[in-house]
Order: sequence, then C-alpha cells, then structure tokens
Amino acid sequence: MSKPKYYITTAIAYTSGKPHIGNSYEIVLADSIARFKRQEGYEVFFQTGTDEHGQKIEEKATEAGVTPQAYVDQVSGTIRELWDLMDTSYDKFIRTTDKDHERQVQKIFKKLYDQGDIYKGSYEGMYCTPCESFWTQSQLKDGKCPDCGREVQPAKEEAYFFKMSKYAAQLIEYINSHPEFIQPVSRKNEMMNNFLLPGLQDLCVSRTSFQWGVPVDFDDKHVVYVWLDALTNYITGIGYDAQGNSTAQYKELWPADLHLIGKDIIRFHTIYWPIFLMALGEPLPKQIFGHPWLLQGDGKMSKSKGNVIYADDLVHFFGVDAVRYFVLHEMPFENDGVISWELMVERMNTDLANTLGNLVNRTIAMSNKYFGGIVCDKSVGEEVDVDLKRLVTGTKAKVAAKMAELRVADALTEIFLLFKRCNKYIDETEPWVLAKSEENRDRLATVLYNLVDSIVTGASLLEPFMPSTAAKIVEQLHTSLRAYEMLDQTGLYPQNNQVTAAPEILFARLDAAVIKEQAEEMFAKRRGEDNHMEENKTDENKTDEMSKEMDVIDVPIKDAVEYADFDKLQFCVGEIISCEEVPKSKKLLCSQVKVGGEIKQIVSGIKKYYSAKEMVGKKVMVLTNLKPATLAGIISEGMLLCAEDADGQLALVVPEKQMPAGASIC
RNA sequence: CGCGGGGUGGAGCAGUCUGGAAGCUCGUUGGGCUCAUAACCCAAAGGUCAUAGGUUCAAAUCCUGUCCCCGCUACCA
Repeated sequence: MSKPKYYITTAIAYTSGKPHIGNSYEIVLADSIARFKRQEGYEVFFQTGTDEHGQKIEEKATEAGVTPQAYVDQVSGTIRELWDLMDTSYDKFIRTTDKDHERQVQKIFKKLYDQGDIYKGSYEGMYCTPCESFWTQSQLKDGKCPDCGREVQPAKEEAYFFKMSKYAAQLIEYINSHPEFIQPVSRKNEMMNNFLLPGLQDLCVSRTSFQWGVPVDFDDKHVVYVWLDALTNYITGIGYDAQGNSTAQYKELWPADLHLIGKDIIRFHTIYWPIFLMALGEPLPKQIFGHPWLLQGDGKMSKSKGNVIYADDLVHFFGVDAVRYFVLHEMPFENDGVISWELMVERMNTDLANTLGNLVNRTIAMSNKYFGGIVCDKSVGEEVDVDLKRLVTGTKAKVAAKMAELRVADALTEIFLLFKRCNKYIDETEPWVLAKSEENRDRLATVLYNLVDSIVTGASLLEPFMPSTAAKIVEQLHTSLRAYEMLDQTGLYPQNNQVTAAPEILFARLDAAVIKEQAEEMFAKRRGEDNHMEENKTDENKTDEMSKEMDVIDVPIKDAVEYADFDKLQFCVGEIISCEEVPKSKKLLCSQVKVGGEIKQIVSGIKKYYSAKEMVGKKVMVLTNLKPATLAGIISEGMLLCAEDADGQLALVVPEKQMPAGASIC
C-alpha cells in the first residue's frame, strides 16, 4: 500500500528585497509541518519559491541599474540561500520567471478568456499624465492628483477583467460547507462579511502600465496581473497543464493539503484563488492557514534604521536550530509574536541550554562517571519510573494532537515537558546518592537507562522542529533516531551500549548584554555600509552608558555643494501665530507662520511630538522658498526645520537667542 | 466616523467563538540538591483581566460607550 500524500506550500516570497526574520518564519513553520508529516508516514511534497514579477520589481531594478531579470535572479538566489540556511526540506523551489510557469500562465489566461470568464473591458477613472496613474474619484485630493497635486483628466484604458461574481455563490457555499477551509476560523468570518457577502467586484487581471510580467500572448500590450500569475504557482509547479495534459505528479498531488500563508494575503488565497480554480474546473485546496506575524519588539523594524533582523543574523549568533526553535515556539496561533534580542537569548538560555542541553550533558556525564559510559537496564524499577514512562510515552499523542491543529508552538511545548520531566526524575532518584553504595548499583543503572531511553524518544519527537539538534543528541548517545511508530514505547535503547565519553555542549548559555552589544555593532556596521543616516540604539531601557553613545549619530556625508546651491535656499526665522490639527490626519499640524511681512501656511508632520497649542508663539526656522505642495488637501508653503533622531523623534530647531520673525538665516 | 489588530501579575503570551473557581513560560523571593552548562528540583509572592455602564444566578468571556497602543493607508515638503 502506498503512502498517503501530503502537498504543502508556502506563499512564494516577493523578490523586492531580502526577507527579514518575520518573512523567514513562514518557511520554517512549513518545514516543521512537512517534516512532521513525513515522520507520520506521509509522502510529502513541499513547495516554496519566489514571486518575481510586477511593477515594484521593475522599479527596484531600474533603481539598482540592472535588468529586472538580473535583479530577481540575485534576490531569488539570496532567498533560496536563506531557506537552505534554515535547514528547510523543500522539494521544489519554483520561480515565477521559470519558462514553463510563464507558459502555463499564458495558457491559463487564454483558457479563461476563451471560455468567457475573462473579458476585455475598460478601466475608467481620472488620469494624471505626468504620474501615469489612474485614480478613482475617492482617491483624488481636492479633485487633483493625490501624488503631485496636478490636474487630472477623465480617461479610459482597456484592460481584461475576470468575472468574479459568476462564482461567488459557489464559493460561499463551499466555504460554508468546509469549515476547516480557512484557518484560523476568525479569518473566515472576516472574508465572508467584508468581501463575499457584500458582493464581489470583477477583478482587473491585466496591466499595461509596466512590462515586467507575463505577457498576454494574444494581446501583448498587456501583462498578466501578478496575483493571477503568482497564485497559479501552486499548480504549475507540480505540472498542471491548462490544455489537459497535466503530469502524473499533478494528478497525484492536487488538491494541495495546505497552503501556508501570511495573514495579510488571506483574501487572495481564500477568494480569488478558489475562484480561479473553479473556473479552471480544478478542485480547491483543502486548507488555507493564515499565520500571524513575527514582529520586532525593540523599535520598529526599518531598513533606514539599519536594525532589521534577518534570519542569517540570528543564525550567526545562535545557530540554526535555536532560531528555528525561537520562531516556532514564540509564535502564537492567532496573534502576532514578538522578537527581540533579549527574548531570543532568554529562550536560548532557559529552554535550550538549561532544560535540554544540560539534561543531555548531565545524563551522559553520570553514565561515564558511574559506568564508564555503558548504559544497561538492570530492571530495578520504582514507582517514579512508571510516572516518567507514562509521560514519555504519552507525549507522542499529545504532539500529534497539537500538530493536527497546526499548533506548532504547543507541540514544541509538549516535547519540552518531556525533557523537564526527565530533569525532575533525576532529582527524584538522586543518582549521586545511589552511587554511594554498591547495593544500589543496579538501581542506578536502571535510572540512567530510563533517562537515556527517554531522551532518545524526546530527540526523535524533536526532529521535525530541530533536525540537527535531534541528530546531535542521538549521536552523543551512540544510537539513531527512533521510528515514529516506536515513540510510544520504552526500553528500546540497546542494552550495554556506550555513550560518548566527551559530551559536547549542545547550546551554550549566552549573556544578553553581550549579544545585544554585538548586535549593535553589527547594525552600526551595516548602517555604514548602506550609507544610511541613522544612529546606534534601538532599545528603550538603555543604560546610562548607552545614552552617552546616543549623543552621536553617524550621518553619511552627502556630496559637497557649491555656495550657489546653498544660496538658492532661503531660511528665515518664523513665528507661529496659530496652529491647528489637520482633520482626518494622524500626523499633520497646520501652522500659520509669520515670516517678515507675510504669513505662510505650513503643514508639518509633527503632531506626534507637538500639540497645536504648544506650537503657538514658538520662533522656529523655516525654509521659505520651498515650492508649495498639497498635503491632506491643504496647501503648505514651506517647511519647518526639525532635528530627527534614530527613532524618528522630532525636535523643532529654534534660534538660540531672541530673533524677530523674518530674520534671515545665513 | 478610512481599514485592521490589540490592551490579562515585572516581561512574553494562553484563555474570549461555545459565560461557570484567573492559567502558561520567563523573571523575582525563599528553600532543597550537587551529577551537570551558577545548571536542576520544590515552594511562595505578585493581577479590581484598559475603563464606564448593561444583560445574567454567574462576565476576562456577551452588548453599548470611552480612553490608550500598534500595523496598513493617506498626506511626514
């Protein structure tokens, strides 16, 4: 009898840049599920890859001065390296620039067009010629382009549309009759209430505003909408053919058992994707799980701050399995998780070094000390042994139950309860006391055997989550990982086997302060390399020493300018006559600023740091000859100068002595 | 009223759908032990579950209002 199949996918990563730790979480999560399913006996196919088309990538490539293809080749390579670094066991890495994928996308588009699900229509709206952008009435600011503030004209552009509404009822019916389809369930209601029940709009599935995409082969002004392109990777990657010549692999694997995706793209996967599949006449995936995000705790992650944590950074400090453990364990089921250097070190020290590493170490050390490393069950059992074994053998079922619900963090917790139980067992049996008298020798041997045997079970259960750690543990015990079917049994460790004489530390304890410092150094260096103007601290609870360091912020030097260039700018002292908050804006204050004889209206994004009231009466520095611009529908005729620190905190720049409004700054 | 997420002991979270004795991990304090990576084991302290009302025999959980935080978005000129 052949094994049951299990087809799991991650969302394909968008190649606009290197993914940070939050993005890398998904692949590790998928990998642990894939490995677990393999352990359970499924024939698993695990697909991941990169999404490489779209306007944003075209722009990024232009910025970098390379072709889009060269750009995505580079980024896709980086992503794949990261996935490999994380020890992920994917079977296929698809790229949407793969030729066979692109061909299928064209065929799919054609097929849907031929059968009338895609039709040619036109996109109507207000067009801003300089920006080459369409806007709807509601997006316009005072009837003008929200980007540049210029006049817009009504215009029409042809485009292809997909008849979403045609399949809406069918999809609603499907979702209602398959409660497990969208996970977590709370997401299901969101989709139903916000999108499906109010009625689906037809979706525009082609673009003419850029070229970097799969061309529509019968109308090459158009490229296929990136989502239609990207979503189909799940079927093209395993050999789907729109003309009916799908491969045997496709027939075996589809429908997918699980699409693992971020919660931000649930809409695409639970509405558009199923409808595309319905239109193609293919079955729908069995389950879509929208996982939460891993957010950076100490200050917002931002590239310009140079404090973005990447998976390889963490691996550098902690090792692959520690990072896998952290992201899997710290990530709750429904809400977002947090990552910070402190939390990472804490997990590393308490769970990995103290509970697990130390357990393995002390067990091996005792075996060597008392029996020259020979482990043998002398069958001198006691009451505590029963309790230990009951917990150890029961863990498999508990882990399986958690994994069935995709509660990976909880499954890991169950495994660590096993290790904790072992530590407790050592205290209960007190091997060092037994060692003092010869008559307890067989009891001592039995205790150590039970420990070693339990640890092998624990390590085997741990394999899907921390594969190399599991391997290291059994290697030190001079045995191999146990088959899944055997994980609810005890007494399987070979009699009179000898463990290693020189146990290796699995996870060394780390000092949070030291790690933090090194991380800062790394960030500082990266900022230097990136030529970004930022500072050197990211945390709130800094020490005095760190505050001192904060006094200096490294700013990359810009190119020197001629005095003539400087002279073009007119700076003056301005007095704020009045100030009010801009309605419907979270950031903006609108000030009337007296500069010499005239009063200028200036809008500034400083609401977070100054109240409208306290602004009044301040003498500030103003750039007066900046071209007026419209912000939130309000004209701004200049700029208030501010100093900005690394966290984006702003402080108005004011003259050091009393100066009249209008005094020029030179 | 832009969309969305959230506010539970010092920290990070579960519990909220399907009301019924406030839980977990870490940290703190005290004790035990010494095989081990200052680790392991036991015990304790610590929360009016953001807030104000309401429904109920019973509310962290359901309903209404308010405050605050965080993403996204618009507009940090």
